[in-house]
Parts: sequence; C-alpha cells; structure tokens
Amino acid sequence: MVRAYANNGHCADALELYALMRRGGVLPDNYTFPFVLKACASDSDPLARGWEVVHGETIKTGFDPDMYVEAALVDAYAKRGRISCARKVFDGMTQRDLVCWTTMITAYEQAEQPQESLVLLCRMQREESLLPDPVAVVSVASAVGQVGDVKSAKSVHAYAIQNGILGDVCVANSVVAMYTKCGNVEYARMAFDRMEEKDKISWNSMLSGYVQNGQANEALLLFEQMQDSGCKPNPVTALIMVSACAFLGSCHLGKKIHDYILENKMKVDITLQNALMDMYAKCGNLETASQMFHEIPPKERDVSSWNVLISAYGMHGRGEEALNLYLQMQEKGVAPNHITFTSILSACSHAGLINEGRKCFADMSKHSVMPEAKHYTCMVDMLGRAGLLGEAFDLIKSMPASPNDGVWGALLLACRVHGNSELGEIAANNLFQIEPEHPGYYVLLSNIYAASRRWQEVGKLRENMRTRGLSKPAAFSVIEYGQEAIGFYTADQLNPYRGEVYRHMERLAVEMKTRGYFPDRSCVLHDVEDEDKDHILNYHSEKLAVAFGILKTDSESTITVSKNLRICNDCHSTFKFLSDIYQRQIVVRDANRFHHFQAGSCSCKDYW
DNA sequence: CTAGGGTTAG
Repeated sequence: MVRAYANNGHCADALELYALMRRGGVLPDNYTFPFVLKACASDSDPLARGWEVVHGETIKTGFDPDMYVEAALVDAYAKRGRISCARKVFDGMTQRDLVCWTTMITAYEQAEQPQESLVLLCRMQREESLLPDPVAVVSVASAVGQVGDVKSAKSVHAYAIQNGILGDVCVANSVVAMYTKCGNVEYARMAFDRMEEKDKISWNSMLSGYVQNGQANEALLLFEQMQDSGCKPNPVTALIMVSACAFLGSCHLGKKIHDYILENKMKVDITLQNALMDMYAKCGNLETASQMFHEIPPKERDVSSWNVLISAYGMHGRGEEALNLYLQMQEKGVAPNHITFTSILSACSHAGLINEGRKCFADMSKHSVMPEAKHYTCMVDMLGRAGLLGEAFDLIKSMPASPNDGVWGALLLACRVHGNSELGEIAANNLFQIEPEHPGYYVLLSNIYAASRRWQEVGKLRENMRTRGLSKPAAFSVIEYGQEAIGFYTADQLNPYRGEVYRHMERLAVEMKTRGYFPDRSCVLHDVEDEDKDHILNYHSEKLAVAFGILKTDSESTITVSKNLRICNDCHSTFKFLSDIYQRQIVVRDANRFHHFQAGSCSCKDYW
C-alpha cells in the first residue's frame, strides 16, 4: 500500500500510512524503507523533513547497511538538496552496484555540479569496471550538457552508438539536448533526424534547442513539421514556442501561437500564462501583458507573474510603475526573490532612478535574498549610466566574490557612454582574461578608442580579434508587416526589398540633414572617410527595417522593429528625427530594452 | 514486493 502511494505521487498519503503502521507496532523491513524514502524524496512540501526520522529508523532497525536502503537514502538526501549528506551515505557503503553509482552521479548533475558527476563516472569505470547502461548515459549526457563541452558530447554519443542503446528514446533525446546545450545545434539536428522513433520530448528538445541558441525561426519551421508529422504539441511545446516568439519579438507570430493554444483548448497553467505575458511585453504590447496579469485571479498569481510584469515595465523605461508593482506584491504577501530584484534593479537603471535603486539593493537583505553577481551588474549599470563611474568601480571592489564578466561588462559599457578610457581599459583587461573569446568586449573597447579617434589602438584590437577568429554576431532586425515578419541584416544583399529600401534610406538621410540631423559616427569602427561611414550607418539593419516601414506601411500604423543587438547612437537619433518628420510612431526593441519614438523624442529620454 | 533517467522555467 505504501509502495502504491509512493509510486503514484501520493507522497503525503504514503508517509501517513507509514506512520500509522509504526504506531500500530509493525516493524518496517528492507523492503519498506525504499518505498518510504521515495515518498520522502519527492514530497512537494519543501519543509517536510520526514527522511531524517526515517534515516534514524533504518539504523535502529538494523537495515542501514542494506544496499537498496542506502541507495534510496542517497537519492532522498540528494532530492532534498542535501548533497553532502548523500555523499556521506554513499562513501559509507561497502558494496555498490551500477544503480548506486548512477544515483550519486545523477545527484551531482541535478545539483549543478556536473564536473563531480564526470569524476564519479570515471571512478566507477576504473575501480569497479561497471559499464553505464541507458539510465546512466542519460544522466551523464545531462552533466556533459551542463559543462558544455562538444568533445565530451561526441564521446557520449559514440558510446551510445557502440553499445546499441541509441535506439532507446530517452537516450537519443538526452543526446539531442546535450548537443544543443553545448551550442552545437547542427549535431543535435543530425541526431534528431536519425531517430527512428520520436516522441513529444524529442520534438520539444529539438525545439527548445533552437530557441536556446537564438534560432527562433528554425524553431517555428520545426513546429510546423511537428504538426505535419502527426505529433500533437503539449503544454511544454507551447511554452517553448511562446518563448521563441518573445525572442523574435514578433507579436503576430506570438498571437498565432496564442490562438493555437486557445483553439486546441490546451491547458494554460500559471507558467504558460506568465510566458504569454512575457511574450506580449517583449513584443511591445505592454497593455495586453498588463491586462492578462489583472485577469489572473489574485490567488493564482505567483512570484513569476509579478516578476514578468515588473521586468516588462522596466524594459519599457517605466520605472515608477515597476516600483509600484514591487510595493504592491509585498502588500499582497508575495515575497520577492532573486529574479524580482534583478528585474526591479534593472527597471531603476533604465529609468535613472538611482536613489530608489540603492534602496531596493539595500532591501535585499531584509528579504534574505543574497546579492549575486547579476544584482551587482544591475547596480554597476545603474550607477555607471548615471555617470557615477567611481562609485560603480568602488561597488565592484566591494564584492564578496570575484566580479564576473557581466559586472565588468556593465562598467565597460558605461565607460563607452561617458568616454572614460582609463576605467574602460581596466574593465576590458579583466574581461579579456575571463572571456577572451567574446567579441562584444573587443568591440566596446574599440568604440571607446574610436570615439577619441585613437585609430592605432582600434587597429590593434581589430587585429587581435581577427587572429582569434572572432567576429561580432551579425546584426539583424525584424519588422512586422501585415501577417509577416520581415528580417533585415546589415548591408543585406539577399533581401528582395533591398533596392527600394536602400534608395529610400538615402533619401531619408538627405531629408533629415536639411532639418539639422548630423550623423553620429562614433560607433563606426573603421578608419575610413566620413562619407563612407555615413553609408555604413545608413545600412544598419534597424534603419533598413524602419525605412521599409515608412515606405510600405499605412501612415497611421505604428512601426514595430526588434533588433538582436543594441541600437546604435546614430540610429537612435535618426528615429527621433523620422518620428517627427513623418509623424510616425516607431517602436524599437533592442537587446536590452524598448524605445518608443514619437514627435521627435524617445521614451528612454536618451538615457540608455 | 526494493534503489537511478530525457523536454519547459520570469
């Protein structure tokens, strides 16, 4: 009876029945404990500590040296987050079979200590000559995915092929997920295409792999294929697709998925509801997001619901409203978590609300949330943007842990905004040690040099990037056009509209110059003639998309563009001009936030 | 009659 409850997720009932049994004087044996421990392990109540009592009882009754009981104990400790207790039990075992090792390997993987998992795997093979079976391979694949190393991924894949276990759907699925987490979508797709049998998880793994690697368009294509092949999308599929649309910033694609969810009467739980709100907000439709939030019965709103809305207002530069929500959630008794603080601090940063931001940062300890690197990043961004570079640098120096790439990156960005090359070099040198292969930091530092016309340094940096084989990810912008989303790359040679759009952009530039526009060439890295720089500027993907919008869309409608990188200074001032000259509303979402251009000014108040 | 696994997550 206890087993039946435990195996079907009725943990509380299992434990209650076990307690009843003990009160009735019936002694448990080596068969009882694994079931009871399983119930302890997956109890949904985070405060439940039944396993401590049960562990004591295994000792009292003398069943603690039983291999099955010990394996269940290891698993229970690990699932309750007590990884070192789990390890203690594991180390005390006199005999361990494959299942015992796999339990411990999985425990480390779940605790996000993948290196420990792999160390144990090696020990298992060397000391006990045990060979991983399908279940073990799945855990190992997850661990390798966390490490993100393609070489190890290939050897796990090869092992699965050599041992004839790739036909196991779980194994093949874990291989697909492993490759996408290592950033190699091509191999993942190959493994996916070679699968004889695909289940929902196979499709979902491949879809989410595309989204995680920024290939939302591929995800949309595969989603069509999934339906054509007769595999019915489930709520997880919906969640993945909604986040793909949020990434692309295409509201009408998002609406299409939303309609699909409603038409197929899919269950919309709070997680999916939150993802939908996030999607609408990231597609520029803040009103819909907010409306959806208010339609959720207050009792069903979870922390994430509040977080989504706070970060949505933050992205749109509406810091006051974000702060308001932050206060409201506390009044409703919802405790802010680490994500709430990331959202509210970045909201303060975007809106230039420095004192409020400092206050929120101080609030963290009251809510017993430990400031992490990402919170320091927000603070450095906030102070740096406001020109308080010294204070930002002091804050970095005061960090308990050593600053990561995000923190230095925020400082470097602020140094570019304020043209501070001394601090900029300090930040950049730290970044080159932490992330030598990240092109963005080289570009930022060369922006700083270019702004002060230090072309020699710019050249050295570019040379350094070339020898390392680094290039900035290609910029692209997407514009909503009727039922379509049309993409533009910088200096796009393949776009069917390029001829007319290029000509139109040149005309717009001439028109603007008569009204006092002067090109801001600070973001052009090349040491070329000014006239050439202006051409380069005119072909920025976001300008092409906006020019297309002015040319092709009805003059009453809002022009909505999403860009994968951050908008450049010149595009920003261009759009202010254009919104005034043509009396058009232009909304641009860049990698960081929204800009609403109207009547010659931007909602960010030039603070970004 | 007993122990270990794959997709999502602001």
